[in-house]
Amino acid sequence: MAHTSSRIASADRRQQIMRVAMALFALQGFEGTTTRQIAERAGVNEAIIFRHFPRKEDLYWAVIDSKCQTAGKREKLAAALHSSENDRVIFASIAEDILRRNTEDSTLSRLLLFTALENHRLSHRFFRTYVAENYEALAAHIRRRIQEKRFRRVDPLLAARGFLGMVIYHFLIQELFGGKHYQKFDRKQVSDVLTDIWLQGMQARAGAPLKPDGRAKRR
Amino acid sequence: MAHTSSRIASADRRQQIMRVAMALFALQGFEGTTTRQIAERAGVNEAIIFRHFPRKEDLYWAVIDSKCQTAGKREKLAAALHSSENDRVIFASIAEDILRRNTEDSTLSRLLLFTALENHRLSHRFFRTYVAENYEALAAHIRRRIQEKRFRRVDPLLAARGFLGMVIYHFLIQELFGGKHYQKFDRKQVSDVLTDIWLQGMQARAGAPLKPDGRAKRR
DNA sequence: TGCCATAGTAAGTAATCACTTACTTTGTAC
DNA sequence: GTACAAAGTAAGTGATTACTTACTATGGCA
Repeated sequence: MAHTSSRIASADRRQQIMRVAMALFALQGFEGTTTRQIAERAGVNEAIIFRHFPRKEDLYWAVIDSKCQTAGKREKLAAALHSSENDRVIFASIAEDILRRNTEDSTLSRLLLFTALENHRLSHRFFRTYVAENYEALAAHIRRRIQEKRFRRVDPLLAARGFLGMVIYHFLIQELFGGKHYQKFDRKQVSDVLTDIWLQGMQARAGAPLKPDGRAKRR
Repeated sequence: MAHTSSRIASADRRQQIMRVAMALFALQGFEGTTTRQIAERAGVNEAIIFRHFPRKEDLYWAVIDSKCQTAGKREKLAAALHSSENDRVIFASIAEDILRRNTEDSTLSRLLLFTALENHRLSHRFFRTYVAENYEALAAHIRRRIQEKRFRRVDPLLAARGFLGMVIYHFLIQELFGGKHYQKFDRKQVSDVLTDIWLQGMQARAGAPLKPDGRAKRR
């Protein structure tokens, strides 16, 4: 039905359209989603969408922008990193948090991936907000541990990427590629095991041989 | 120009269309690619496409199928695993191989991701061919090392996923999310560092505490 | 209560989509 | 050389797309 909606304030309608659009874009991508579909699911006439957003693409970027601005996430990670717990607890909780948040709602991940694949020009900002910032905070923590000579001397950014890679790749395989249809994993066990591997791998040990410098070149 | 092509054998034309379609699907996804675009770039009339593939979707699955059948990859990994080199060399070369092959031609990765995102129903087969088989071979090697008591007792599949996750996530960030625009990495250094971390993390050590069993539940 | 800015709608538009039909050209076997 | 199966083309089809236009309904304020 096209008129299940009553007259509501402009800002509210705008937000509602964005919510609906976000869900659809995340599920089907930009090209795969039609404005009619968005209108139907929002319960408004298609023309209303174009009153708020002149072109379909404007709606898309508005959705991306709003996702970029809802921070919330980085602070949680930063808080975990500055707690007094030991590294095992800290890293395992970060891993578990990533897994939990993404399995509960994969909208953000899907939107991020679709944007990266479909649109080459503006996905960078999205990437910087959601990926770069996140693992720069992690890299700072790792850098501190290296200075304390508790971690080995490796590029902190690469090490952070390695940790997040183990966790996020697992989520991708399970949730996006359908890995969960073949094998189920306990979230806590996954977090613990991956953290154990990475943490022991990062540990500075007397006998551990390592090339003089494992850092990457910056430009 | 619509008639730059001369008359060629049916099978050859079919293959040519598939090559062109593959490149476009990988770049723009299924929804983002039009049959007209494919025809133009193949230099043939649009109707020819439908002579070979009744529906656009048939062409898509033909492309996916052909990618699935060009094996080549798994054997290379298996060969590396059965060489007489030590683990450091083996794993680093696997990592480097993954990074090299994907940065040189990201078609397969993009196709894989697009399929996983756009199409829920048949990406599983694609996934099994290109992801599952690959890391099951790796898991078998890890399982052997665990039996030799050289690796810690963790779920081999999860450990394999951890290793591939570190490497593949790095590629995703660099190549798909535009990470390379901010920072360049040396491929060999990346492979060595990530391998070092993972390998030391997997090493069975006398003093290393570990929960009695880190395995996941199967169903 | 009546005004009026604006939220909302019906019914379009041209363009583009996947796909078809009716027809022409071409290599090859005899 | 000609017959003919198959490769190729031009010009469509109706459906769907993003987007517009001309109009009506409604809530808040004087």
